[in-house]
Amino acid sequence: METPSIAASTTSSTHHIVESLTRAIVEHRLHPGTKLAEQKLAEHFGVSRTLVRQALFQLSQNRLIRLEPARGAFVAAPSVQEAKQVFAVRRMLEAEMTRAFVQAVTPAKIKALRDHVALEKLAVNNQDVPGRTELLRDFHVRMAELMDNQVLAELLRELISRCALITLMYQSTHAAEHSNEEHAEIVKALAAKDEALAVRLMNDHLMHVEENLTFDRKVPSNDISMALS
Amino acid sequence: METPSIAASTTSSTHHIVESLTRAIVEHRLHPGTKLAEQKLAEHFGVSRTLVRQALFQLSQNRLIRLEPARGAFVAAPSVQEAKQVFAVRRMLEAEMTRAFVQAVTPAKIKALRDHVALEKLAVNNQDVPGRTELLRDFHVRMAELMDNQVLAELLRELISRCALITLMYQSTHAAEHSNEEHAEIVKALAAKDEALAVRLMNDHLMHVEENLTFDRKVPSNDISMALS
DNA sequence: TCGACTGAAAGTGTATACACTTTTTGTTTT
DNA sequence: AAAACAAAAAGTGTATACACTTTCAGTCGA
Repeated sequence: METPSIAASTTSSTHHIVESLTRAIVEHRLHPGTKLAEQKLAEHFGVSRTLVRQALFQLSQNRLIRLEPARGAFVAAPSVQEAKQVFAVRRMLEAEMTRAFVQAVTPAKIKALRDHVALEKLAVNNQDVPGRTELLRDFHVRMAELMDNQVLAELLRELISRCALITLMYQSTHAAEHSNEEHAEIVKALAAKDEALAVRLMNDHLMHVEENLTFDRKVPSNDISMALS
Repeated sequence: METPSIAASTTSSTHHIVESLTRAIVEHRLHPGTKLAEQKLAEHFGVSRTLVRQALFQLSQNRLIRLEPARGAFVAAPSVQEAKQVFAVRRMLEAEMTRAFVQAVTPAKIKALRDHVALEKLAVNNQDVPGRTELLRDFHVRMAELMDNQVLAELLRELISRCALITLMYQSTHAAEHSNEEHAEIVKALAAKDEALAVRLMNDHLMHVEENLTFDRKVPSNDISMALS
């Protein structure tokens, strides 16, 4: 859930606001379209509008909110089209990433992935919804990190978060189990250095996740304080 | 040179500052490491520090500057390692993009690319350095746009700008000509629907651009007003 | 002479003030 | 009763004020 480690230096107050709002949005305590008034947020967090504005601007860069000139900030509602585009990009990126991974595979890397998949399984079995969401995402980020490409890792994290709003959090327990199993199979193919298979599995996996998209729109609640608890 | 059209809503004053600083940085009128003091910038642009701070934050998200807590903003000096990672990502992304392009190629798309390459050639021949830089970058962005994937287009634009600092602007006339020729060859392969060739050419092209990186560090000038003219 | 201190200057971080825009509400008019 | 208008309330956009941190120059002491 946290912002990328390389995030531009922001004071910790601002960072806290960003985190808090991010969680609330991704966990659907704040619904798409909800207005985020600066003064109300400022009072809730006990800071001035200045810091709230910084946080809102940052969130708008992450596409979690929309900023409309002179009208304010609203929780974003990514379009179906955008989500499909994001998945198209992910398939491109991760297919090649998988190829490159096979080329440079080592036992240590495989172990790292296996360990990660085991953690996923634990979270899935325990019905730990936020935990599994994060872990399922991080499988992909982890692969990038293992290839020593921080830029790629960050990019993936950004892309995945970008449609978290309409994908991961709506994910059913069944779908989560399925993802976990597919991750395990991908690791198996990587370990076997079977490039073609690994790429195909990764591609299928992303297709499955995309198919599971649910494009429901819930009725917005506009009690910010309640949502932020 | 302009920021992505989908950029989060920012007032036009802020936008102007971002543009102006971006140009100055990418065109090397402001060198890596140069301090960007808020008050000085505010006076230069005739606005308050508030707007300057917004602009600086935005530039930091674009990786054109570094924000150090309580110390201020400095023109970024991307590391060689980072540049290499960016190129690795571009190769992944653009290899797959090229494949997908061949799958969905149409005469209209080919014509659009051909026209673009012709514009490039014109700019290169005319020694129009800023123009050719922009056009050479936009060839890649254009391909993404032609596939109706705005997310991909934006991402590419971001990636390319991200290392513009150490690549395109240092590009020699010779290198620019070379890039232009390679673009033309890629289009030829796309038109012939020769997937393997197109992908190979795109890959080689990106390798060549990367090889041309010059990692010089110039001595910083810290006269901001002069640099912004 | 060089290093450690000290105070001033410059600079960043946050809060607040105020102008201008949008939204809401209440009233008037048809 | 519904539409149109007007004034007030709420909200955003920008400037300014002030506290705190960093930087730098100058001084003192070894």
